Amino acid sequence: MPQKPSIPKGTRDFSPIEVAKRNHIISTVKKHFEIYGFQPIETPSFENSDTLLGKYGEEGDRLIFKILNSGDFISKVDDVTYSSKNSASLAPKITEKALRYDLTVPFARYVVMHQNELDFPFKRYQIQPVWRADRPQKGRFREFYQCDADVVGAKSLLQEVEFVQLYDAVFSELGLEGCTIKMNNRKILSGIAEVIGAQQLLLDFTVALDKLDKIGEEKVKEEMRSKGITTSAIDKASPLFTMEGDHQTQLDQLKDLLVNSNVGLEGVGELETIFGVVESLGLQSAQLALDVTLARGLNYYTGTIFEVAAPEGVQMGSIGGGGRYDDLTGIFGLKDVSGVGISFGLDRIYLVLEELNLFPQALGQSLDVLCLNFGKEEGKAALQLVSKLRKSGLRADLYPSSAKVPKQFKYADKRKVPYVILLGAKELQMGSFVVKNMKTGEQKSYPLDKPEDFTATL
RNA sequence: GUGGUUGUAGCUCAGUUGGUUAGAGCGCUGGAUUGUGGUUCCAGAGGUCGCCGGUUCGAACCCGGUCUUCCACCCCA
Repeated sequence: MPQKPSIPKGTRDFSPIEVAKRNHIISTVKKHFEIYGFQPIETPSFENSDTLLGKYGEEGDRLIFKILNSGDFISKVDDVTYSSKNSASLAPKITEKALRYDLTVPFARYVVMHQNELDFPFKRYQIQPVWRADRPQKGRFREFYQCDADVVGAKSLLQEVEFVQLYDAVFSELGLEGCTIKMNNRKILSGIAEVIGAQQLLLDFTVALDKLDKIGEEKVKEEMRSKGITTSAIDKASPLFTMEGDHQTQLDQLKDLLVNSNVGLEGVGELETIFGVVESLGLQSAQLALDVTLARGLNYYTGTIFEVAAPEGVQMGSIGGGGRYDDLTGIFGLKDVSGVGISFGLDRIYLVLEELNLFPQALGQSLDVLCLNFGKEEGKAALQLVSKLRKSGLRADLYPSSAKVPKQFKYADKRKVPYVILLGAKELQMGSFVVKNMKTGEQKSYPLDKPEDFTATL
């Protein structure tokens, strides 16, 4: 009985047009990564489990795909562990490898392993798939691509400025205008937690705060209370809930709020610097905004936090994010290496461009010329002509068999070929070929030995 | 991981309180058209009704399980 074919949950096949569209995004991102001086690296799709586990928090560990050991792995497990039927204690004994969950942690591992060969500051980019055992939703897959650019070994805030410009450059070129690059600083969040006396609950505090625009002030306060944050602490933090105005107005408010927190004021100062420089340089199409409720990826970010929101009116989570982490390589034994990086969410950008109809029309066009096939002799001459066209750089093809002409034309139509060449007995005898413009229907004849007369018209 | 939702032709979807042979549009193949595509006309092919089991004289329809889709949480690109 034939097996019904299927692919795993949360994975996708990409057809030619989809690959063309994805490549359009990837090549744009890549181009700007390189213009900004980043170098590409690649790392294995799977890492040793202990490289990944514990780096993304409890929730993250659950979402890491683990790879079963090879060989007779189960007989090597001791009886006590085996009979306990406890996944948490059994898993480490039967899975030593895991699929990478993001590109940042493997990059940190890479930097530590190759520290002696790298020239710091090291700017790398990496475009590879990552895997998460998540439950799929719109724009959320179990296999998806991340496009990351990070700098390690440079503390200057000018790096942050460059990343803002990089985001702006990429989204502008993709035609995705009106993106909002939201920025915050982890030090501000720490400072607030300090000022309101909730340092111990920083994580709970920020996770709740992050939901403000989604669930509203009351629900956020409710969640904070349920996590054990006192009502008076929440009251002290209340200016955050209603913070409005341009970034300078907000920064001034934050200065008042954080007057007794050195770390908090440091964060405010950093943002002030970054906003100032970005403003003096200007942006093409994106907007830069301060968002004190932004708290993503708290597990390793220590300074700036970035997140990019799609233009207003598009129903989509963030299409990019990033931030600064002062001690990412520390877990692998390399201290005092500051890093900052950003990520583009390829799959989500794709969905947004699709929704806004921003993919260039030409992407669906995979051939420039199709030469029809009129028979054995004509076919040979046609292939000769096609070879010449290919050498001149055109995407040219010969219909492989001398099928009926309407059928060949239909094929050309479906492939969206702009020019069809007719080279039949008549033309062969006259030493010429006919080019039909499929859009206008116009036909023109050229000498067979001078195909450049045709290519010159393109 | 929790709660819900979806699945019928290649695609988008109809399908009556459970009743004989499951339909449409688009697409596909052939023909009108043996050197001209897109428009039109004619004909045709294509279905284990996601899968497994149960209830029933009888299931696309009811029930259970499972897989898948999408959604809300959790979290996140």
